[in-house]
Amino acid sequence: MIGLLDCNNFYVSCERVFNPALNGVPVVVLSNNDGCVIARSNEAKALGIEMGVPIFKIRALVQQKNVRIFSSNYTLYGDMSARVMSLLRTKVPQIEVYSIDESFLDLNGIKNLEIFGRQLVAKITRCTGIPVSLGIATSKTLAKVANKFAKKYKGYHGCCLIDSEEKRLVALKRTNIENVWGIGRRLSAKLKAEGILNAYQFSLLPPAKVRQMMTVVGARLWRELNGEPCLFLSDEIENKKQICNARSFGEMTQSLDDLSAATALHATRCAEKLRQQNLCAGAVLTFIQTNRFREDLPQYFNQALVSFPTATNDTLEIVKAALQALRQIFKTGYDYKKCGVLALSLTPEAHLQGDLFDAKNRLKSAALMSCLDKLNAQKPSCVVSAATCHLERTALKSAYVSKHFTSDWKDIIQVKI
DNA sequence: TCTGGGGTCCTAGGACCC
DNA sequence: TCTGGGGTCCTAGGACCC
Repeated sequence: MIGLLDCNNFYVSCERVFNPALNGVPVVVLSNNDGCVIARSNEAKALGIEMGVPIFKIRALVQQKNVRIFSSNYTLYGDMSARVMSLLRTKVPQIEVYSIDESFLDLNGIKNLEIFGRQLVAKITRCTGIPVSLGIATSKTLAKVANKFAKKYKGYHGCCLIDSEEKRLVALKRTNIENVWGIGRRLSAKLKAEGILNAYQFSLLPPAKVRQMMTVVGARLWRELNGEPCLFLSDEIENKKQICNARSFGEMTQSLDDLSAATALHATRCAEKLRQQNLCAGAVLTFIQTNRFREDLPQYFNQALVSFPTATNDTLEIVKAALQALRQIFKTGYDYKKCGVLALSLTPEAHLQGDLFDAKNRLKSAALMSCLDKLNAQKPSCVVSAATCHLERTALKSAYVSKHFTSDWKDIIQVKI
């Protein structure tokens, strides 16, 4: 059997752990730049606040109902996530960390799953302060279905088990097609047009029809919903295929200097991520774009790719290439809102293919980068490429951020006796 | 005035190989 | 009058996820 454990309203729950005054009141967490709502407490959901809604559209409601607002604090959420996951590892034979707030669990060989599941849920909540829900079934997709019921109905005490044909059919009948994992906006519209409104109706479609409408992905989903596992657990951390760093700007800008500074910073972050994961990039891509919501302004999007003769994770090389790509696509006269850098054609450091005519001293570069990383680990961004200065205008908005309760000595809560 | 960021997988079509 | 077959690799674009 496969379990899916996820954290309820995860980002909001993280904020609540260190600020109990937030319990029982509506709370939302905003995306980068304080743009959209990306997490909501149950009280906020009850007020009708939708996922992804821009905060400016619900200002009146926020005022009127005294909704508490937070900028996202990924340092805190990442740390809380690690606590949940490490606790899980001590309780089940194998887990696959699927996202910051959920993991698939291998529950094979565990007896009395319902009791085990409830105890696991209670344990995690008690030890981390984060409420969680667990769905258990024979396939990942059915475990996802079960998880929704675990969340929805109090009677399950956080754990819902689909372990019989009868339960499977009831669950599918009560699951709207758009809530099935793997069926997004487009596919649910397509299916609804064919009269398929819930997961049960979908599971009765002829396989050939599903294959034709939704390719092999849909065919796999269909088998999973019918109880046949097709997606398996993998505990290996697979090497990334691309690494991206991108942000919208606090304010729009027309200046190449602003874009260069922001691009250099994104390139720096990409290089740091590459080194953390022992990867090298064969190419970098820089993209720039105007504000797509401002239809009154001229729009422009472009991207350019620069390839390296020898794959690299050297910050200076990557910054240089990203800026070179930027100069290829930059046009004057546009109000830019966002830019980003992608590291592509990634290969493990250990399997590097050298270039016969490579002029760069790779050993020296590696030593320099290792030194840079050590210094920056002590004090973030204390040594950076000079290209990253001049960042004021493109800086992120983050007006409601909580403290780094778990990762900064000065923010640790003091208990007074 | 104000609208996120970081990923994956699959397919179709073109270029190229022998 | 007539113009192969079988394959790989790459990329752009679309769909999805959290």
